[in-house]
Amino acid sequence: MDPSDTYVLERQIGFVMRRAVQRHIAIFSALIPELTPTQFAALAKLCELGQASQNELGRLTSMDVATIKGVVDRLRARELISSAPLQSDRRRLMLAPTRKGRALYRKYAPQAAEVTRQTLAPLDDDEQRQLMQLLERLI
Amino acid sequence: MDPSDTYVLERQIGFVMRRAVQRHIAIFSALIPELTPTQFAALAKLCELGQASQNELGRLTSMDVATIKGVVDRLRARELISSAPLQSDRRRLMLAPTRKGRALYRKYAPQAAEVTRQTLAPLDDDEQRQLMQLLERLI
DNA sequence: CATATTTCGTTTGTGTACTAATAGACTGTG
DNA sequence: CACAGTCTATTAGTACACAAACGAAATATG
Repeated sequence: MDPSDTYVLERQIGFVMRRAVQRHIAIFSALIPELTPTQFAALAKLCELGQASQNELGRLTSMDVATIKGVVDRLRARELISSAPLQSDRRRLMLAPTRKGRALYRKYAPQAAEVTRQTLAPLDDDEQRQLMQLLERLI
Repeated sequence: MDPSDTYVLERQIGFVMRRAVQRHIAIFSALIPELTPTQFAALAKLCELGQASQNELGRLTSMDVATIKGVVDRLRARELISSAPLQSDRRRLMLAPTRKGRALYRKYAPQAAEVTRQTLAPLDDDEQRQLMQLLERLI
């Protein structure tokens, strides 16, 4: 049997999601050129929490330990977050946003919401809600 | 105003899609450990076409020129595809699947369709169609 | 108390993914 | 024909993303 009877690339959920993510990232970097989506996610979550350990921040933003380390390194290099080992548990690296980091978060939070609006713009309100709910059930 | 009134990470389409893609990739690599989703997409499209230039293959699989080069290099290193400059247009690098590449495609095409099924398993048939159609309209 | 297990962070290696710059080859128009 | 613009592929650089393995520190259990 011809394999393309069972498999058509364009009909695979992975392919469609990859393309949708590509478009989303393009919109994001047009509206928020200073940060990547991942960096913004980490900064935003840290601002929301006030402080967190690196591991904790990784879990809450769905980033691998190796990934969150790289993201944290880059945010720290730009002085958007600070880090210090915790006295009560010397394994943990406690992170907190700097004044500069909080300012950047406040500056871009509305833009980040706008990224979602523009990404979902081809859909009406009902369809947007449907899409979000269906995607959440995939996780 | 508190930025978290306008922005909640978990409600952003980018965050939700990133997590859905993570789950999808986990399912893919469990069912098809020999190839990445990107590599399989390139190999599948090339098998479907019979042959194509590197650029063409990149466009049809939605991969950047730099990305498709890396993917092609790795597939060629494993002798799943072959490449040769085209006489009639020496800029172009014509690609074709090898016998080994076609065999691997035939072997995994049903598995690749199964990846989509498992990824979409939390949804019923109607919801699966809805999700695919909504995502396609985002592109 | 001692040791087995778990947790946290780091490092290494591989694989997307994009930008920007470059060089070579082709094409269209003056 | 000349040459400006376009197309193709490559390279270098940055940034996720995950697996695997490691050491140090904390915790649990006997």
